[in-house]
Amino acid sequence: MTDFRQDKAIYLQMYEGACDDILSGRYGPGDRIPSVRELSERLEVNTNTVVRAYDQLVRRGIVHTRRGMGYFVSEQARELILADRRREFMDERLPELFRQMRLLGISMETVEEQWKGRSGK
Amino acid sequence: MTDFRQDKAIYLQMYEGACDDILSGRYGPGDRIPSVRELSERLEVNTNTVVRAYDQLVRRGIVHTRRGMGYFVSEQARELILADRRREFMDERLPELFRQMRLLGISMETVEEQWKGRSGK
Amino acid sequence: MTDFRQDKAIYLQMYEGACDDILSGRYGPGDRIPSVRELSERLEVNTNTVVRAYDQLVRRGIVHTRRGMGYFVSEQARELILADRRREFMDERLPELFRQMRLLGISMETVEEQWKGRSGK
Amino acid sequence: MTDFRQDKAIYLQMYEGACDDILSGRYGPGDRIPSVRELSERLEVNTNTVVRAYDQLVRRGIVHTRRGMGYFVSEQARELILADRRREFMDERLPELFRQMRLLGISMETVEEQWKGRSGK
DNA sequence: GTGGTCTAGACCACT
DNA sequence: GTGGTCTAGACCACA
Repeated sequence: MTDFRQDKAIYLQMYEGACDDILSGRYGPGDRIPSVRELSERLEVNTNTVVRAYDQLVRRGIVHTRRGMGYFVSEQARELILADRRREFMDERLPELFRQMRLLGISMETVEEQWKGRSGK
Repeated sequence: MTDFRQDKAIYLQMYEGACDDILSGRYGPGDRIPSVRELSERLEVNTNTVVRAYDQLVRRGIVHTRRGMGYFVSEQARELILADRRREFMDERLPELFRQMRLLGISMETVEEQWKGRSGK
Repeated sequence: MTDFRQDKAIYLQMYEGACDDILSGRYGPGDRIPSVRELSERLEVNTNTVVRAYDQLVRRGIVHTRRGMGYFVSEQARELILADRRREFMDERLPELFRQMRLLGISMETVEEQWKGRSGK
Repeated sequence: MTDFRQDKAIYLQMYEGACDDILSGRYGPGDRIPSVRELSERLEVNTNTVVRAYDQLVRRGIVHTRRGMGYFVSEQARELILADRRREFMDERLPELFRQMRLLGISMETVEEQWKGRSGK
């Protein structure tokens, strides 16, 4: 097992990791992503777990499978992921963030400072 | 059950709700919080679930129990909760937020706009 | 409440405390021990708890009650307590102590050092 | 149920039993300890009781869980247990022992005799 | 198979 | 009344 948080299902973390890789450009449209067996060995997780993660990608149209050849990134992958994440970010992440900021008395200035401080990273 | 999300354990939601109540001042140091049975009836959850939620509070020193009398808010309750949440916010929430912003191409300005838009609420 | 451990019933701790006081000579045969009400106020515990503690003393013959006058230490109090404690010490405390010493790799010499170190206290 | 004392919660006795097993080397770092269901059947206690005992181990970092795979002994398990027990022994057990010895008029020599008498066992 | 959570209901000791 | 513990049995997600 390779650095998975325990508060979330591994297959979901793998699903999100794959999306991250696509957004970051590591995998482009048409690229083949690692086989189930390869990934399962590299990350030391059960093959069923990888299958389940890939299933999430397939059912959302982010990747598609070609029998006997593997899994390939779809043309619309980026758009699909971005649309989903943007909606989640604006509708769920931000409101929750603001709620926490108010409860904890953390100002927008503090957040901006952190942002600038980290941007150089 | 009374308005619990289903993506997170009830007892954890109750734990966080209790912390919110302490932060908001609804319960101050030395105050008695509702008995297990009372809360269990009010929220329509099993008593064991309440016990589990309260156990989280006890284990963190946020409340303590007096045999046969109930659960009472500790003196350092606010500090303990705030320290824990602030640490979590700065070390986990913010970095994750920034990571998402970069991946999604969302600027700090967009976040600020949302913040101002909501601040009047 | 005044410094009671939470892993043991208060009335039992009070019972043992009273025995300690008798062994140490604070209360001698025929002495009157504090009234239920007085002790309950001083230690900030429920009167029922004091009653229960005193009941333990009475049923073992360590104290006896004179109606309307209070609780008084029996003549054989010391002997009763000593016999009980000695048996407990030799049959239960020591074997358990030795078991822990073996498990933790603590030598008799270490114990003796502590004993000498503390004896001056 | 299999030989549990009744003056202490079963789950606590199981917790301490597990620690004993680790100290004695029966379970080493990385080893998988019995599954909840297995232990529950073997000891004839409810699964929830086992869960509770194991939760004590987890909360102290003595074991950790892998989703769907079981509970595994941590690398630092021995150190954690030893540190905890040694602290408890020196700070709580010994002082209490000495206090009893003084109250009961039991000398260090008597304790040593018992120790030697038992050492041959 | 595994752990994680929840319910229903019970009994006990303590206040 | 209160908290603490235990049982029996269930359902779920994960591997």
